[in-house]
Amino acid sequence: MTKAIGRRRPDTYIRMSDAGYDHAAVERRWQEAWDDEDAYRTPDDVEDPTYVLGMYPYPSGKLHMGHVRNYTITDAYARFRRMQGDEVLHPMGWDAFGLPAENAAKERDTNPRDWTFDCIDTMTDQMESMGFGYDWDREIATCTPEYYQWNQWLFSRFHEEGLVERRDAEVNWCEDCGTVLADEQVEGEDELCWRCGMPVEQRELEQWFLRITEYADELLEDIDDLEGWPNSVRQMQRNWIGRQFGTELEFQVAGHGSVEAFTTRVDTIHGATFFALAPDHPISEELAEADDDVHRFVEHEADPEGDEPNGVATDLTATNPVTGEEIPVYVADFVLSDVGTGALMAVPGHDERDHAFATKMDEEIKPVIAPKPDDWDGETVPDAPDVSEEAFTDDGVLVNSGEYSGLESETARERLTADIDSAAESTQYQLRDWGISRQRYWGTPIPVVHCHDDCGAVMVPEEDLPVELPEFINTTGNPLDEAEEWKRTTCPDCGGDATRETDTMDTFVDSSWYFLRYVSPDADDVPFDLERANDWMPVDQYVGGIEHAVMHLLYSRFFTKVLADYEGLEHREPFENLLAQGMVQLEGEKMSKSKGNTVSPQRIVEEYGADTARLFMMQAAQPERDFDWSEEGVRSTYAFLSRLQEMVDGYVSDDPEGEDDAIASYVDAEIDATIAIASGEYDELTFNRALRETQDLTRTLRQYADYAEPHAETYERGLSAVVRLLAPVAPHLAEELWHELGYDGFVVDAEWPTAQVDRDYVAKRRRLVQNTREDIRDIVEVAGIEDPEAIDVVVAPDWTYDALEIAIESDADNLIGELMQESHIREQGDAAASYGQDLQAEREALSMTLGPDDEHAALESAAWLIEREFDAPVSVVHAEEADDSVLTNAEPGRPAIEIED
RNA sequence: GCGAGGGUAGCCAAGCGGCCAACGGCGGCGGACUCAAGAUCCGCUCCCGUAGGGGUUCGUGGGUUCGAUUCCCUCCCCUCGCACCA
Repeated sequence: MTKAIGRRRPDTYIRMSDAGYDHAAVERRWQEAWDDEDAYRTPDDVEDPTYVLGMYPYPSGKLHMGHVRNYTITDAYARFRRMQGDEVLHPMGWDAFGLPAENAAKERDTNPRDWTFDCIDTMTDQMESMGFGYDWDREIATCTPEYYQWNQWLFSRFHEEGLVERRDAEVNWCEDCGTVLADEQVEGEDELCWRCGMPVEQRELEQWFLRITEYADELLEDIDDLEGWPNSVRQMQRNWIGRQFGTELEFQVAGHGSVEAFTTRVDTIHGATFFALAPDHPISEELAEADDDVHRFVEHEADPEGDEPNGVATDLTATNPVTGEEIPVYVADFVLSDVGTGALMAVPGHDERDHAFATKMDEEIKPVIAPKPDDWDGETVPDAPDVSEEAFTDDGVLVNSGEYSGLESETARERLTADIDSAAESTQYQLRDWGISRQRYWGTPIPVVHCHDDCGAVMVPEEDLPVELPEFINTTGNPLDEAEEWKRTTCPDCGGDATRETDTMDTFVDSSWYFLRYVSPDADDVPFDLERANDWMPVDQYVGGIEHAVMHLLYSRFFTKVLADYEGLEHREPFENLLAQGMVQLEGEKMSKSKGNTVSPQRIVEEYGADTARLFMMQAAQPERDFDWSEEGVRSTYAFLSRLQEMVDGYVSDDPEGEDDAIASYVDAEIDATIAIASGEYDELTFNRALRETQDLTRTLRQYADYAEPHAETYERGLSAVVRLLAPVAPHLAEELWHELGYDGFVVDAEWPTAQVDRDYVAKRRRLVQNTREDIRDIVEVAGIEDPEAIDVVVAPDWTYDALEIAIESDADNLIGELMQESHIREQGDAAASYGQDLQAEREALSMTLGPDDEHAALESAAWLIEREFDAPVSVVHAEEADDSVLTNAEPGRPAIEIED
């Protein structure tokens, strides 16, 4: 099969098979051909295409293996759906705003725009060299005014609907650089600026917020319906939103009026023995001015990060609204100002953290909830538990709680919330409003001007959009602050002097709706064509990294819901099915530049070709699992493709003239089997299994051609099936071979092969053949047969199949009696009785096999495999042609075997 | 601590009530081809067995079932996410 390509040199050999096929030429040829024909264009008038999308990349300048995996998955799936006859939308674009471009521009003394577009150019080339079939006419780059004007427009619309707010927020501030830093740019425990190394401080700045909390309930509740999403992601979003039902109520603090506290356990209120305030609670700050101890604690000792609960006593007392008791007030660092109300009633008997603090401060620990007794009558007040060593935190029955004693926790909560004047049911969320202000240049300018008179912050009117970025200025702080001319403007309301807002938007704004822009990327009067979006959305299959489980995916869901409420979008969820793809690792470790253990896709493409890289990745593991990159695996994948090429070459150059015999029918059945299985696996995105089947079929075809002169039609059917089954993953070589096999048009447009058989039938047939072969091997081995002369395979008699069927369907106690009612079974005498006993013994475990004729046919067509292996003639016979003595071992699914030596 | 997902033969890894001594790959062993090597192909790879048999296995210990790798509970370990969350 192999052809010598190399010349023999004096003292080296060229490894023949390693020469492989000319992947570079093949890939270039088909990339050009696709390009010439606009093969991946999705016209605007298609109806409800299958929308397949990979998370668009940040244009860092180089495609890495993670990208390659991500986009190979979407590309393979898109191609598969297309070959199945779907219209497909498979676009690509660039998450082109962001800090790295700004930093790169500063370092290289260029500007972010040029740098970004350079990166986009190289990455586009790399994507094309991977053979990804994108509709490049729909390409978007978020850093163009054509795109970001719609961020601004959406911001205004959100504002009109009351979903934008401007308020103070704490940010990381580096005085030296004069800028705000993202959390990840603050380094180490000392909180130093990543750039200048100076300490970072917290500063209150006016920031713009999108009120995502307005949608908290819907975002949470709709997670239940996202059945096409991985559980892990759904759970992470639930946690992130963090909804809690509880009670808000007031404690009177002497001299400070009423203080609001939130609790989920108002049933424990009789056990509240102290009250605690966050160090940055307004009362704490007030106290700190007068009380040295509090001052010292708030400024120096409080350590919210530490494990140990610390606090300081105050002179104040709070009044328990139920008992009227005066309890001491502490300022404590385990109370967080952004959780609940920043103030809490502490119940050490029933909360672990309160317990620890009470023990430390020697405060009273009082049991007010007892575990519900197993035999509880619903009235009697149980004995109070001992909570001196450990808090009892479960729900139970109230004790030591006056008139509420004897109630269950749940009931008590409802009653107390109703009875206490200042109390009301309250729902708390962990989700905060989304602060989108970034003190950066390379982002969407927030379309607001600040009036020098009294108009305040005023939206830039729609007709004045976009607010375009001015030229980049290389400076330490925010370049927009230095863009004096750009900043100077007039107030849209009063016409007076005004200054532009210099904050830009978080780039997650860009990515929260980009999937809608692909629908109509050139629309210049709307962000997206509504009618088409309603038809084309949602994204049918979204693929990307797990790192976006919360932020990007939550923000996109939020935007989609807002657009549904105010812009007529008829979908409330953007992504129907989500696949979080696994990592590409090297020796069990994540590839990373800093560790220096990366594998360059470009090198792999040069050495082995894009098809090899893609095929290796897709067959190595299920898409959601991590897997190890292996050069060994890549080489063997490449060898596989080379061999396939040789097989097709061989077939085309000399037409085989074999018979349509039993072997051909075996091969034919295997072709059907492979198609049936691989199609199902492609549908489930388990490419690894689909490809394993496809490679198995390729091997079967080779074995066939090695063993016999193949029947041309069968062999060709096999090759053309393999080529098409491989086409989604190895598109270039598939085009090449498709063409070589004599088909017109692209394989991307070819019809997916079809098979008549179902998977269950296939599985039964394969199992029969495999079991039979194994049995023969066992016998030969155990009996020590050196050199078999002849092998007989005898299918069980027809009546055994009938008996099996009766046994499966029967629910009679006495199966043998039931069997014997059939005269043709009864006639078998002892044999029937004996088989009947076997059936009776395994009654519950029986399952239907193929029928006797199907079994015969399956074995006959597989006989060549046995002949080839044992080098002995094999005859497959029906029971009636065999001697009775041979038949004793024959059962449905298990033929009798007779070996002559 | 809470939540999610896992723990399967030397390694990686499928299976998720009977077809399971358990798919597939790697590694190892033997064979075919070759002058040879590589590549390719065919077997074997828990233990015992001279006709397809038997025994012990799927983190641990229990349970449900005629029957469990598969279902339920306990505990141990791993990975990920959240977390002094009131």
